[in-house]
Amino acid sequence: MTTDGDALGATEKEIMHATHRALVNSGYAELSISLIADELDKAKSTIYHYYDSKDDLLIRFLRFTVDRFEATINTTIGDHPKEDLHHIITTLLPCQLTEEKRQLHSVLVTLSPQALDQEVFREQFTEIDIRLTAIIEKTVRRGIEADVFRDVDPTHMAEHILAMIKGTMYSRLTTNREAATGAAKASLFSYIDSHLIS
Amino acid sequence: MTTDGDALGATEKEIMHATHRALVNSGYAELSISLIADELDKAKSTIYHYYDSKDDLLIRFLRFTVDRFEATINTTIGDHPKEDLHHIITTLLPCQLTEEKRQLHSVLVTLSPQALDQEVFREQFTEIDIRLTAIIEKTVRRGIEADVFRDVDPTHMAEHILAMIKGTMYSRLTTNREAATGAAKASLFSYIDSHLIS
DNA sequence: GTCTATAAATGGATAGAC
DNA sequence: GTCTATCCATTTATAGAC
Repeated sequence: MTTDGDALGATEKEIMHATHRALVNSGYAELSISLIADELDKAKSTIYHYYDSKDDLLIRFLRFTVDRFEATINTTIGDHPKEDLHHIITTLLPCQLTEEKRQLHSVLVTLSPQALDQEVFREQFTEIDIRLTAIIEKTVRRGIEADVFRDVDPTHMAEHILAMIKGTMYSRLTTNREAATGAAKASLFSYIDSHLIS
Repeated sequence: MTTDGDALGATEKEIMHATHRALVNSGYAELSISLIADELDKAKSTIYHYYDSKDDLLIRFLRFTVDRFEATINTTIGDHPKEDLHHIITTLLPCQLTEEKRQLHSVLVTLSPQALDQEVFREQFTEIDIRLTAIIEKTVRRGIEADVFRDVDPTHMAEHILAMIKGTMYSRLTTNREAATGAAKASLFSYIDSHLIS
């Protein structure tokens, strides 16, 4: 699940959590090794004992965060396609965003601009989308086989649902249009329902 | 259109363009006054003659960028609702993204994390969404009045279309899933078509 | 309005003791 | 594995000449 054999040691885990806090509290531009060390309550040089450089740390931190994000969605996969889709959507777009989820999603938004030109980051954001579409597509496909959904293109439908979820998550975090999230969700649910067999 | 009476002088405009280049070339974390001054080919202190601080400059730069972004979409508003929606979508999600548009969209992605906790930024991103939904909603409403679209909820449909566009724009810039953009667009077009009167 | 020079702080990163 | 101390580059911002 975690891509390779990087089971984190206790201190490494603490550094990751300290980085998370520093990033949430101060943003990407302000993020410094000193700031992380403050959150960690250890000396700066300790961090360099575990990571070659700030860049190295950040790449590993994205890995850490992506894994945590993916862990929040791996729960699904039942055999009621309609309910399964609803479950995926409400997991990513809950009515009340817990502080924990808000922070996790915020960190991804904060790191995402790095994916614009750094392939190491880009790959990990690509991975998230691949996993999410795979789950959605499988669910749709299962629904079609079970004669619950009409015979639509599962890939197109999955991309449609994912794009809407991402667009809504993003807007929710970066704008003041609270009502928009509700409207988008309602429309997404009715989109899914309209593909159910009458 | 530009919110208030801030007609930019020649040098201010040059500073904005230099900031754009510096941001595109080096990203938000690396962005410094020195870097902007290099792109500008003037001394650092010249920038402080026009802007109180780096923060001040960045807020004004977002204003500058949002205005440019909004200028790319204000062209629309015909009286063929279906074609108008297609036009909006292909403007924001062209098959071939020109380098100019890619940079403009990238700058918005780069600045968006600032909207997570800074209200000054958040307001401007909110404004973009309000403008876009207004245009889409008006088009849908016109289509319903002209008996081209079924009697759907224009607000919900507008939020749906906007969320998909944003999600797709975002993914396109931050992942390597080229095919996904095409699939999402195709699905969005067929979503619109399905709301046309048979 | 643009420049040079500089202040004061902080950045990433390393050396070496313990 | 963690610390203190330190190097050097770079940062934001200002002062003052032209």
